[in-house]
Amino acid sequence: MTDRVMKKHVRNQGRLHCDMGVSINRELELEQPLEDIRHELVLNIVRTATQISQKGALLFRRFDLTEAQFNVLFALKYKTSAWTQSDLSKRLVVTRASITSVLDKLEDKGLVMREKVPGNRRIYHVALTRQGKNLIDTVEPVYRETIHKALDSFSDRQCLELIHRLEQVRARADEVA
Amino acid sequence: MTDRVMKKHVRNQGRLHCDMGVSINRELELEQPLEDIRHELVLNIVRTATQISQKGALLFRRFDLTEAQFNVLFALKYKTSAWTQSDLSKRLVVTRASITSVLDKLEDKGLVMREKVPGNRRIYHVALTRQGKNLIDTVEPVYRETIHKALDSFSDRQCLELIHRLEQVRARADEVA
DNA sequence: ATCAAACTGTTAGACGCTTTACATTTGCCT
DNA sequence: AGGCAAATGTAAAGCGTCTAACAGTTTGAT
Repeated sequence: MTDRVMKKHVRNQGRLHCDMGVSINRELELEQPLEDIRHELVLNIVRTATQISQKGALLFRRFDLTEAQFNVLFALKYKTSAWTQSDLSKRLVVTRASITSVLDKLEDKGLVMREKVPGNRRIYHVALTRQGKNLIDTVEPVYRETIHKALDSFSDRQCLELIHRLEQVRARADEVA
Repeated sequence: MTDRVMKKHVRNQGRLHCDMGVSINRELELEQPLEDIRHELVLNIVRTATQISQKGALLFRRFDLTEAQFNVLFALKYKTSAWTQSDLSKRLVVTRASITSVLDKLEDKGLVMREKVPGNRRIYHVALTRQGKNLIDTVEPVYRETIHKALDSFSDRQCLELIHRLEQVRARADEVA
């Protein structure tokens, strides 16, 4: 740690001015090193996903949910068979440990339940509670409507093409490993 | 907290078996609620970005870097003017608080330095150290080569089209707010 | 010249994610 | 039947991100 960090703020408890957080006030030169269009594509994909996630987070917060919590509720709503935590982790492409922590929070809120499974003492079946079902039924239409508004300039065909391209990207990226 | 959580593991210190982490052993039904192609597109974008990030993290870890740390070094390498932490936060589209924590770690590793600015006691100019410059110069070619290998089935024109589409998505998503 | 608003960087707390390591349970294979 | 590997869920530590709140500095309007 440098001494810079040691500087402490102890006075000025009153807060009379406004802190608007990050804002754009000055243009940065977005100079590119060389015309590396593939690097640019990668940046664009990540940037778009980030923006989508942040917009989603704002929406979900209106219902006191995080994005991860919404994803779990949404997945549970449309499952047709009994799912374990491990199943959930594969479906959402996160580790089992992540599922444990998200489920802990959802269980505390009374939105999901872990049910012991008679034949197997290792696993739990995860399911929505009545309250969880009600909540996701409330959030889902808002979520879908927002997505449609955001993407209404895209035709179904354009969406499909874009999806196809992204699948190609994933497939190739997988091979490189 | 439920009693489930209270269960403690205290014995069996020996670890003779292998824990390979999450693996795919059983197919999950990926049933979709209705044919919501736009929702599918959103999932695809986020999923692709996640995969890219995880692949990148693997690569960067070979150089003892996280993705966020790489992003900072990479941005600093190609800046043409002096950048403050705030500039960096805008460039990387994260909050100033995030930049503070990443820079703390990079500074501890001796890869970047914060320089006081004579005319303005509020800001620091952030720059690569000699060591930081050397490191990013080592990592960058590997990074670029990986991206090119992963995307070599895309023509420049296809990349451009895809970028354009993604920019459209971001623009529209911004409007919805 | 003053003063309020804006800007910059930091801190604290929360969250999600990962990795690593573990206890327990199950299942397969000889 | 026994034993070893795999599978499941949990815990802890580390990282990056966010929001909120703050101290200090600068700026701009009056």
